[in-house]
Amino acid sequence: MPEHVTIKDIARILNISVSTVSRALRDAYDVNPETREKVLQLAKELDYKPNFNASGLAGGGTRNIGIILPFITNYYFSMVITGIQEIAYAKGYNIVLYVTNDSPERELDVVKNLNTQNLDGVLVAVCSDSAANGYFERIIAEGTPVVFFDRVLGGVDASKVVQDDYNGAFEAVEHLIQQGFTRIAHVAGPLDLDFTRQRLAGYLDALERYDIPVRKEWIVHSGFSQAHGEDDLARLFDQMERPDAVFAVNDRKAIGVMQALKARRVAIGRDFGVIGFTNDPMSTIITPTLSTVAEPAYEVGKMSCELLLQHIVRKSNFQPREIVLPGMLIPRESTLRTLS
Amino acid sequence: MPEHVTIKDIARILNISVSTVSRALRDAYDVNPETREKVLQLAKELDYKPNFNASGLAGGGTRNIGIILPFITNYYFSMVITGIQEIAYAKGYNIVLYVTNDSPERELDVVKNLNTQNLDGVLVAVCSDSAANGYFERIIAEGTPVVFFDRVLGGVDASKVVQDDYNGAFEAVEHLIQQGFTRIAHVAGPLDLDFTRQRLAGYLDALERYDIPVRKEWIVHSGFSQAHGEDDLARLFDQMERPDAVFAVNDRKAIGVMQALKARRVAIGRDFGVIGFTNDPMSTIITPTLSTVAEPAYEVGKMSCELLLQHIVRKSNFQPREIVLPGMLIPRESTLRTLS
DNA sequence: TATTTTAGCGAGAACGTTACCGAAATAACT
DNA sequence: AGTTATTTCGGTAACGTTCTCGCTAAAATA
Repeated sequence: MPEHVTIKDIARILNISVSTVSRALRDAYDVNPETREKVLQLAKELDYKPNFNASGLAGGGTRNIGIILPFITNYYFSMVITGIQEIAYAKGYNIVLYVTNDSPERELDVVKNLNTQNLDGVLVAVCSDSAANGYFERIIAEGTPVVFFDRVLGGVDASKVVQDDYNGAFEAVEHLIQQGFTRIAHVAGPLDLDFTRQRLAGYLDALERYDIPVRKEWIVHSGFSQAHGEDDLARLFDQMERPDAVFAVNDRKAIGVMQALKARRVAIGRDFGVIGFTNDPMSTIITPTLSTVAEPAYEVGKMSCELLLQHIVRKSNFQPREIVLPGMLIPRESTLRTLS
Repeated sequence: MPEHVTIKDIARILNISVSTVSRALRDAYDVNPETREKVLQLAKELDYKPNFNASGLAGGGTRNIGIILPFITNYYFSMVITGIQEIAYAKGYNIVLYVTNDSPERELDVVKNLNTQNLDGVLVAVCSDSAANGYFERIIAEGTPVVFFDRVLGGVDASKVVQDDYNGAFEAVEHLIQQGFTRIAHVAGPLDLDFTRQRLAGYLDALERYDIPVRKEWIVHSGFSQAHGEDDLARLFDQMERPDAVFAVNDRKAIGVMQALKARRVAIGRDFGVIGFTNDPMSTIITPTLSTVAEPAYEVGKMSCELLLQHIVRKSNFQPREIVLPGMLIPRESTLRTLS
C-alpha cells in the first residue's frame, strides 16, 4: 500500500533516464528547460516526495540539520529553536534535536555519536564546562558545516551568532547608575561560558566608565537557576557592606534575587535595584516587574540557521562569519527609584 | 578523511559475509553466539557507527522519530519534549522536530510532507482547529506508528497519552468551593480541543456535585494566551452579576485573569479566587502565587515515547493503548480566603 | 544407516538516489 | 567543408544496509 512514487517512475513515464530526472529535480544543471519543466510538472502531479535516505546515501544531502543545546525548557532557547525552525521549514529542512541537559558527559556522548552522515549541518550551543571541544573541531575539519550560537566555543573555525552581551551588560549597569544606584553587585553565571565573561566585562567597564570602584566581593557566581540567584543574594547580604543593586546575568537569577530580597522585606526599586538579562516573559509577571536587557533570541535562531544553510549550499567555499545582534534595554519597576 | 568504517570492513577483517555481520549487529537471529561476540567486539574496537540512511533505505529503521506539536515556547510542551527526549536518547533514537505554530495550514503541510520513509514513528499533539485528521489516518493506515499526546485526535486508531483533565478540573473547582467560593466562572479554551472539553466537563460536574447551578454566561472561551485571559475576565466583569472565582483552562490564562483583576484592584484570594491548570513555573512567581493543577508533562513525554518505541519494535502486533496520567492539585495563595 | 531437521552462514538483489563519464546531437568556429 | 565546443542526455557504478533465498554441515530423528 505505501506505493511511493520514485524518480524511476517519473523517468519511465516520461521515457527519459533517471539521471536526467534527478538533475531536473535539483538544480537545472545539464538539462533542457523544456524537459525540466515536464519533470517538475509530472512530479507535482504524482505528488513525488524525494527519499532523503537515498539522497544522503548517494552523496546528496539529507535535508536534516541538527541542533545541540543544553535545554529547551527556558524562554531563550525555546525562542531560538522557534527561529531556527522557521527558516528550516521555509527552506525544506528538518530539525534533529539533541538536548544535553547541560551535562558535559551527555554532550560528549551526543557529539561522539553524531552521525554526520545523517546531518547536513549542525547548530550548537555548548553546555557549561563543555569537554567536547576536540570533537567539534574534528567534525568541522571533516567538512560538516557547524554554526555556534549563544554559547559559542572559542578558537574553532566556525560561524558564530551571539547577542551583544558586552554592550547589553554595559547599558544595564549604566541604567542602574543613572537611577542613582552606586553599590552595584553582579550575580554572574559559570565563568567558562563566553557570554558570562562578556557580561562581566560590560559590568566592569560600566563601573569604570562612571568611576565606581570595583569590589570583588560583590561579584558572585554560580549556576543559572532561580535557586542560584537566591543563594547568591544571601552571600551578598552576609557581607559587612551590602550592595544596593544587582545586575544579574539572566532573568531567572534576577528573579531568585528578587524573591530573596522580598523574603528580607527589602523594597525592590526604591531601596534596591535589580536588573536581569533575557526578557523572559516572567519578568513582566513578577511584582515589581523586572528591568532587563532583551535578547534577540528569535533573530539569533533565524540568523544561525540562515548561516548554516548558506554554508551547506556553498559547502567548501564558505567563509565562517561571526555575527553580533544588538539587545535592548527594557527599564521596568525593579530599577525605578521613584516607585512609591 | 571521513574514513567511516562500515559493515563491509568488519566482514572483510573477520572473513565473514556482510549478511552475518548485519545480523550479528542487530538481533542474534541465525548467528552463532561466538561469531556474534567477535563482531560486536570488533565493531566497538573500530568505533563502528551504523548508517541509518542505508538502514532506512534497505528496509530497516531510520532511528528517527518525529514530533509534531503547536509550540515549544511554553512550559508544558517543552517539558513533554524533554521527557520524550530522555527516553529517545536512552534507546538510541533521534528526534525530528516539527512545530506548527498552532496553524492548521502549517500542520496540514507538515503532515502531507511528512516523509514517513525517514521516520520510524511520530508523536503528535494536534493544533487547534486541526484539519489534518484524514492525513493522520492515512499515515496510520500505511502502518506508521503514531502516538497522540495531550491534544489527541478522536476516532483514530492510535495510542493516546493524556493527563486526567476531567478529574483535575473537578478537583480544582471542588477546591474553590471548599474555600467558600460559590459564584465560579470558567475561562475555557478553544472547544474543538478534547482536553478543553474534558476540563469543562469536570467544571460542570463539580458544580453539579455541589448543587451549584450552572450559569452559561459565566463560561467564556477564547484562545490560550495571557491576553485572552485578560479579555475573558473583562467579559465576565461586564456582566450585571459577577462571579467571585475563576477556574482557568491553563495557567497562562489564569495569569491574564489575575493581571486584569489587579488592574481592577480586586483582592485576589480574599475576595476572588483564581485557579489555573499546568503548574507553569510562572504560577510560583506571580503575586499572589497561583493555585493550579499540576500536569505530569514530563511523564506524558516519557510515556508517549515509550509507547511509540514499543509500537515500533513490535510493529504490526501492537495494540494501541490509551493512557491517562493523574494530575495533582496544588493550592496556593490565589485561592486562600484566609489571606490577609 | 538413511533421512529429515536445524543452525549458521553467504550470495546477490534490492532500496532510491547521486556521481561520473561518455555518447549523441547540435551549434559554433576555422 | 571539416573541426571543435557546447548542450543535453543516458548508462552504470556506487552509497551501506537489509532481505530473501539457498546452501552446507551438523544434529536429530527414523
